[in-house]
Amino acid sequence: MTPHPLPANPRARMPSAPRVRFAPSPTGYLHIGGARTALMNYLQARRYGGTFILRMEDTDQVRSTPESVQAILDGLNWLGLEWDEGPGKEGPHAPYFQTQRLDTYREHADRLLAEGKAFRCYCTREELDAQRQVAEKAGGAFKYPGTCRELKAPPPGKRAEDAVIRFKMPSGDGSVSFDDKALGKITKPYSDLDDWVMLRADGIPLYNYGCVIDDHLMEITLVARGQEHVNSTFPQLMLYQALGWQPPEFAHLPLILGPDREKLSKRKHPEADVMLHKRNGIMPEALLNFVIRLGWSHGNDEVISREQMLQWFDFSDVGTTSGVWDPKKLLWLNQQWLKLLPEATVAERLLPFLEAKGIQARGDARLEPLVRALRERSNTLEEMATTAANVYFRSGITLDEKAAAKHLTGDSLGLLRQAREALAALPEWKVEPLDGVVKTVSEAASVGMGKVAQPIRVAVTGNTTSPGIGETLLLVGRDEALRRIDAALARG
RNA sequence: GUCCCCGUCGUCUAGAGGCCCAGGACGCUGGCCUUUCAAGCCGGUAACACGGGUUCGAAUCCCGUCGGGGACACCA
Repeated sequence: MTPHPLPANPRARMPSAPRVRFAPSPTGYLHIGGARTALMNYLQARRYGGTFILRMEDTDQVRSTPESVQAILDGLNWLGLEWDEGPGKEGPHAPYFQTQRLDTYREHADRLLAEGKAFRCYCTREELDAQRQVAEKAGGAFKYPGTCRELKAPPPGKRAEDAVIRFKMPSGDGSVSFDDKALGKITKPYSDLDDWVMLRADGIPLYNYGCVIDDHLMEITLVARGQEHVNSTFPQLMLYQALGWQPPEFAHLPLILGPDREKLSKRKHPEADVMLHKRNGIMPEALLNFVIRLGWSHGNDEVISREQMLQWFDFSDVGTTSGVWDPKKLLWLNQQWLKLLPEATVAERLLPFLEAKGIQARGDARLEPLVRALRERSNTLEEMATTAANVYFRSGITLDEKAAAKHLTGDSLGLLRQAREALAALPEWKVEPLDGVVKTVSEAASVGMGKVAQPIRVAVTGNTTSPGIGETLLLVGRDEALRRIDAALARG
């Protein structure tokens, strides 16, 4: 492991190239809030020619799993948030898994111990829990009482190897403060802080400790994370001070709230799962666009591409108020992107959704025209695939009974029969002549075009909504369309 | 309970003392277009939490109240 460098100021060394990181704990899927944090860090790095580091904070022995590591990697990859250093991209500060950096943590803890800036604590969890309960019952928050603070040697019956290492908070009246890029200046008096645990007896670091050691060693210049971490910034700052290190800058991002106005959590909010949206047919462009507008804006711009984000994003424009997840707006944005992206791209992305419905459409000439017709009336790829499969790719259709009752009875059937004959007689199965049939038949019968178009539509698609008749018939194909009309006719 | 942060339409937001009797977007809604549904276009609905200051003038600054959220672990 690298020996710790002397007190250094990373920013002094690389003033213009930011080094930022996303440091998730692999205890589940990629969280939507994490995705936004990752995005903003990514943008910052890319915009200013910096480096985006991915670090796995896998020190939660019970909840961290390799599957979660993979899930997070998959999520970031799907979103296209490429990291420069991290798992799979070993850089100068490897390894990027905290559980592989234990020697480093021990080393710095020993130094702090030797300098009297940390101490071994022999209190058992049971003792601490009991004290905590007493404190809570009294209506206050628990603060470590300093039991082992001045101990020079292990108490009788205890061993140094079994002790945790606590940070020794300076006593006295001071206070810590920092200038948050998003929130402004925040201050906390020493008296609100206590002697927190840095290292467990088994050498696994706790968040506040591992985070500081790694951020410094990895030469992070700006830490951007969720607002739930503002309070942990204070003990971290104390550590920087004790180690004689220059702290990075901080930016605390507003929280993303669920419909119930509470922080989006994996437990209570299914929409917190990035990949759920993928499965639902939301595209990365839309999800990223949606998520960055929560807590950040650029004038009145709503539909924002990655290139524009890259041009516009800055942490100093990040807001301060938490935002509520709005599924309707996500859907709207997704449709915007469905319409903006090249047809070929959307078609390609539609394939797996069709496949899930048992349809192999790769190479099908109708795919792109279908996308062109359907993206005007679909919010998601899933929705588009459902319509495509049910109406255009499968043979036969399911007639909606209500629609049939309204448009496939009495006079309508006569009109449909006339239309069928005109259609069958057409020399060319193309949009204009196809639409022309609706016109000629309706004129001949002196009825509105709807009287002719709707029966055809219901007969051919099974329900009352679809793209224009000509387009629909073209997409369904001559033989299949005539078959469906015949089936409808036979039914009446 | 303590500490921290926050408080503009239902939601996301613009607004950095006069340009604001507050603008955009989603949603909802009326209309146009129209062979249906969409899309598109035009219009409507709806907000500066409250109370004190400061100022010629406050959504914008200060204080208080209330409200919301977050953090208070040998989780991160």
